[in-house]
Amino acid sequence: MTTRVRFAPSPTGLFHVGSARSALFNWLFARQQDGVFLLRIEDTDADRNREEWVDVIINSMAWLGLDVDEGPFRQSANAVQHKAAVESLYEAGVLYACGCTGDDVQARKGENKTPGYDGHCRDLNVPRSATTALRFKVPEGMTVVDDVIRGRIEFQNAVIDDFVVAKSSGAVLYNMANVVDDRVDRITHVIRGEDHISNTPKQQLIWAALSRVVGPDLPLPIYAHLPLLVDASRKKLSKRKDPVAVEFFRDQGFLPDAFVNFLSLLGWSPKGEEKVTREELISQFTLGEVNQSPAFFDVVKLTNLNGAYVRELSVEEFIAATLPWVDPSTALWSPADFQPLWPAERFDPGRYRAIAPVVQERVALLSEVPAMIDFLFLENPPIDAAAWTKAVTGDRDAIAILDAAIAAYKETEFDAQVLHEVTLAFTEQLGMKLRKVQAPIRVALTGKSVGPPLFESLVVVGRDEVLRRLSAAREVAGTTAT
RNA sequence: GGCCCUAUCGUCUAGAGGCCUAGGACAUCACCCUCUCAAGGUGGAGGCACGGGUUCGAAUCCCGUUAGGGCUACCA
Repeated sequence: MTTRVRFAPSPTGLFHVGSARSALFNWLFARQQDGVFLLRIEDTDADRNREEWVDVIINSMAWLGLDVDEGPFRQSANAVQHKAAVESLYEAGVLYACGCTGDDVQARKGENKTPGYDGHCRDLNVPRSATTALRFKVPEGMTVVDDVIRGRIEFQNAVIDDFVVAKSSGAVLYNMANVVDDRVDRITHVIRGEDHISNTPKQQLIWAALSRVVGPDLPLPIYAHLPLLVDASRKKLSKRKDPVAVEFFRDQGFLPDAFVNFLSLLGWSPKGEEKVTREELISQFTLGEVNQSPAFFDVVKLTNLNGAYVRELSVEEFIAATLPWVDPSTALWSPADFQPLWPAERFDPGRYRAIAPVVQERVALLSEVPAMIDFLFLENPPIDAAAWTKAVTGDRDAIAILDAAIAAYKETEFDAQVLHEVTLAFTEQLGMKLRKVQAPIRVALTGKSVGPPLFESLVVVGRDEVLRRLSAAREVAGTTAT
């Protein structure tokens, strides 16, 4: 039998990393089993769903490279089948009408909160009306969930209340709609978050009832409940409190492959190195090996992994990937809230191409690139006060160094290797160390104390501009020197 | 409150009774390399929540305690 799995998010907010992880594990399993990965948008709650969130889900999955074999389907499009299933179950006596309001239930329960609903209308034969909901008549006995990840979980049916399956408005609720769809879609494995464990016995009960009274008699899907992703306070990742939208990570300059690799490490681990390709992920992934304890989403580790992926890119790939940050006018998309550091017309692809290889080795996030190379595209890069103070004002040799540099760079060939040697030569004449000498030159050139290697930077900026900046700095240093 | 899940370095994890004086990765510290910054290299510190069993032997199995967490809607 073909493995068929589904990812079934509800479009009620940003697509967050917990959802992404569920989607990924489903996708990995499908790919590995040579099965079918299906996307179903669970949009039955009209009050909370928004169309724009559907787009976010689809875009985020595309970014992650989780290609869908079937769908995206809309759960709402199956409303007719949901209602038909409900009617059949009602006629078979599996469901009953209940006119209790939430307040009624609360009032009767008082301090005793177990179970949620007390079964008040269960045997009252309440006639159906516009104010009655339909509840599932939970049978006696025990329901066993066989979870691939957690083993056998037993639920006494007595603690499962007669849950509502269809609202008084007629709208069919999650547990019912979800099961009907899983049956229609012939889902074989349900892989989802741990927060659904308590829904599972209810869904198994519905499934069994449907198999019995409506047919066909389908085997229960195999369940696998993934450990939750938690925040620093060990609580379930929240869309409201935590910066967890997948789009946010894309906008920070994370690479999808790195992101996917990192996600795969949360609750699971490959045999050897943690850094693994998608292909290895697919072949190595084993659902039963997923562990059971919640995992904290550590952005620092993600960042480190991302750096490794960035460094592995070819220069061409790196340039293409950074276009949204360096040359927004030619990029296919733009990060949210992105503020360009230089006017678009001053960007020079040739210069960027020349500096890219040494920049690539120095960033962990693509968004770090602009600040590292702004001196190439700004006429007068801003001078960092602290850097100036330390390297120029605070160094009484700075003027001599700048003078020597200007004199040397006037004559020499502008080649990184040659500049290195020339600089080394006057450094020795001065009786200094290169480490010391590069500082004022760097600040004069870039305005910063850190950045790409100096000699490569000099070459890209070019002799005339280098001399102009060095002279300007020399002049300011001379007038402010004490 | 009830039901359910979980418990190895700060974090993510390896570990399925002896291979564990518990391994790796990130973070951290030191040193090396070095034109800054990164990257890289070497080394260090750092953990089986606790208590009982079972066993010749337990991080691994069982029970309990404790601590976290999830669910407890006419949401999904």
